[in-house]
Amino acid sequence: MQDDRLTPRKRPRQRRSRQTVDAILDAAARVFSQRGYAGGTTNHIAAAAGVSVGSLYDYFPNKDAILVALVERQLATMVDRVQDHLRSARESAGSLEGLLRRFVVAMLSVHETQPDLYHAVSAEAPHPPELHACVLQMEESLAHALEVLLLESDEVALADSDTAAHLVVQTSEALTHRFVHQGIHDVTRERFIDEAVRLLHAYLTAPPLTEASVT
Amino acid sequence: MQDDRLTPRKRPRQRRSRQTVDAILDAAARVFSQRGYAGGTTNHIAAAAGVSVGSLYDYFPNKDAILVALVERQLATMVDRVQDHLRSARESAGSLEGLLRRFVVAMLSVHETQPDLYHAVSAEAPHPPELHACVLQMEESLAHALEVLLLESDEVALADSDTAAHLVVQTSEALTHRFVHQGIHDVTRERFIDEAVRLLHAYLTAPPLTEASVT
Amino acid sequence: MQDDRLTPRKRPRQRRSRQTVDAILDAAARVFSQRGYAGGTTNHIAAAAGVSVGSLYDYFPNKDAILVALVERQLATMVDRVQDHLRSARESAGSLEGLLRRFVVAMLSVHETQPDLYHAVSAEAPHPPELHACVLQMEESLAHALEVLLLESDEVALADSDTAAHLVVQTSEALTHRFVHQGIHDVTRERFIDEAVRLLHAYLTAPPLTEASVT
Amino acid sequence: MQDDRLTPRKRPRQRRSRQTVDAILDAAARVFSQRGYAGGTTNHIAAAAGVSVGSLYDYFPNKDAILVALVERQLATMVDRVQDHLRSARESAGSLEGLLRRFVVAMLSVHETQPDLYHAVSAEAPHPPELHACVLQMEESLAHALEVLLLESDEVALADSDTAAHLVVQTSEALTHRFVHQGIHDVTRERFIDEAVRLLHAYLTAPPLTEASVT
DNA sequence: AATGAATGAGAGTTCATTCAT
DNA sequence: AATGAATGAACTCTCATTCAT
Repeated sequence: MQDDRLTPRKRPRQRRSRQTVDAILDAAARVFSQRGYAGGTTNHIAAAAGVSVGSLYDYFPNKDAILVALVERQLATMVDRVQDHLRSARESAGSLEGLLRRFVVAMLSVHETQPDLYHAVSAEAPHPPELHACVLQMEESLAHALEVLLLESDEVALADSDTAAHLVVQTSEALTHRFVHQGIHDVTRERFIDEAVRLLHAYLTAPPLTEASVT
Repeated sequence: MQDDRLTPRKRPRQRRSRQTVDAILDAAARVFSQRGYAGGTTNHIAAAAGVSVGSLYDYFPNKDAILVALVERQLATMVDRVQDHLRSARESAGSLEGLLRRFVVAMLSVHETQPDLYHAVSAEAPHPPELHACVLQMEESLAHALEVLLLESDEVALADSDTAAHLVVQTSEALTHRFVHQGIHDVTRERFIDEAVRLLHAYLTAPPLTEASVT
Repeated sequence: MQDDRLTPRKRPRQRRSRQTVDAILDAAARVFSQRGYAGGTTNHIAAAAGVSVGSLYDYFPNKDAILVALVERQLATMVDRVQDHLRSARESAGSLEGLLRRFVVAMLSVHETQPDLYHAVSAEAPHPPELHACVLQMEESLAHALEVLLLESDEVALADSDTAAHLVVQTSEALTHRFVHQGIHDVTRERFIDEAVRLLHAYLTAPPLTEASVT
Repeated sequence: MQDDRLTPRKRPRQRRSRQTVDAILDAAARVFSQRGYAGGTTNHIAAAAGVSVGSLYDYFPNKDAILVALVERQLATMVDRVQDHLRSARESAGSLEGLLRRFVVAMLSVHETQPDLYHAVSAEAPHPPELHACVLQMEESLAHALEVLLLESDEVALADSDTAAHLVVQTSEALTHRFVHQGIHDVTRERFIDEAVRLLHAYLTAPPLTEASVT
């Protein structure tokens, strides 16, 4: 029971079920975007998905589970898209700056895809551990993909490429999210990209600190 | 009436009232920390504050208004504390690195003060425009205070110190928040500070980009 | 949305739903009769109807809407019953006095059916425009039905049968309502009917006024 | 306790108190007119009267008691004014029709004085027995005053002048109230007066019924 | 005599969830 | 497998009333 609280109920192996689950998640994305998480009721979602509430509860044990599944799907897509960008960047064997630019643009476009949904989720929804796990995993994936590329670049000389990759992911994630949802100062999109790239590039090519760490 | 939806009701001018308002906000901070925003009911808050629900509603027109007031107070405190740190940094006339270190540490300690409250607010609560405005103002204040110091430093040579200051605030805010609430990879606190400082320092001392911006 | 504030939610087309709606209205009639409008809570009504509050709110958007629907139903019934009386009076082709007597008796018995409900509604309940509209329509219906009969009677010679019919409806409505709920002086039911009939009969057969109208 | 529920607390014999009570009743009249009975809170009334809630409760045991006192005062005024009209009618020794016209006009103007207050009270307020008693007494007074005049008129020949006077009061009360608040059909004020007078005059001069009373 | 901050029971209403069909 | 009517716990908020000052 405790375990089932946030994982889908039926393993939708049959095609029909898969479609239903997808329809529900699509509907949930629409509904949460428009009404927010709290305002989007399970009845709204079911109606938008063209199924009955009962069916919805056949596939998901509760409202939060829908959110988790939705975020999982969303993040997986996000990772895929960003990794695609990175892969093509690798093939074109460009400079570090070019790589970072592609990365930032990819993150930006991902956030621009469904800004309201991102907002509803990040601003309003409950954040059960499952959600955090998803996010962590997403970041892990991105960080790993990025690290591989960084290690190949001869511009980068880092003691701890692992941590650096994570910080890059964190920072670009936070900055792009913020830029899409509220803007930053009076910065334009182009300017924002330039600054973000400059920031990441500087970090990755900077020498170690000179002063001792004192907390 | 529409306007009053999120602003306090009685202007608490007398000492007694001030205390009551503070008691309510303190209680709200505790309750939201422990139960989250949705789970923290107005009756919980009133009880925790040692007043009746009725009194609570004498001072705040609704639950959201409590949140807004709470965040306002919290952010104002935050700005004060960070600015204190910056001021002392300025007086000790240290290096840019030292300045940034103080800044990061200040941000970190601020987030560490009431981590659950921050989480409850950022993760669960509704984000009415008033709240965004508070956050923007907080960032504006910090960015401005920071910019002044940056302009005094001869290590920094920036075309647009304004935007740079904002990015620094954004980034440190996002990274420290994240670090406090979920950690980053397996990075220790000391290590995190070093990396954050290095990132900010590199950004502020880096040369302009070499490649043209192409979106 | 604004419009729906007082109209039923689900159109109860299926038999099951119809029954539920009727059960709720019956319960509301009972509850309002016993406890008054303010004292009759939606939970009372739901319990008395044998449904949950939730179901009640499936069919009615709020408490007032229940009242409006209840009054609508009640008045429709009232009109039907009085018109039935009038129809049979017409068929028996009696005198004007006989007609009026039937009319008064019909009005009286209608008010006697659920006196407390009438009291609760007229004394305590909010009177939204919808309610007034119902009452006006009821009176219009009765006035029209009555006018037809009056025009057939050769005892009546009125310049303005329309206005006369309305006054007759108003007067009989007011007098019977009052008689049922508080009595008039120490008049018996029989006596009351006689006097009311005499009053209406005199009015309908009286000559025009002799004096000029001076306000 | 039971007894005190609706009667004023302090017997306000001193001038100061009298003034306060009057101020409260005046305020209550204004507040109920504008906000209705339910919407007019005791705090509103106290504020409008320029006293504190506490003082208000020094003079009245509860909200209903304010209403009762208000209605008492209003009805007493009403009776006075109508009786004044009747007295002057008597002195001018006019016809029955003239008398009735004065009576109807008096009733009309009384209702026109504070229509919203009348509406708030009759449509929204709880009607405790005390209120009914007030109304009954008012009607009794009017009926008695009227009866005296009717007995003096040689146009009237009634078996039971007492009952007739009551019916006249009832009818004119009901019709004028209704006319002021919702209008009747599309009848003008002048026309309404004429018809009401004609109705009352016809009733008072009509012969007894010809048919036996059969219920 | 007067104040007005404080009280708290209780109202209307919502919506995640169930289960008879 | 699917339905959707029904559930009811739990929420926010009001306002008549009290009582320490």
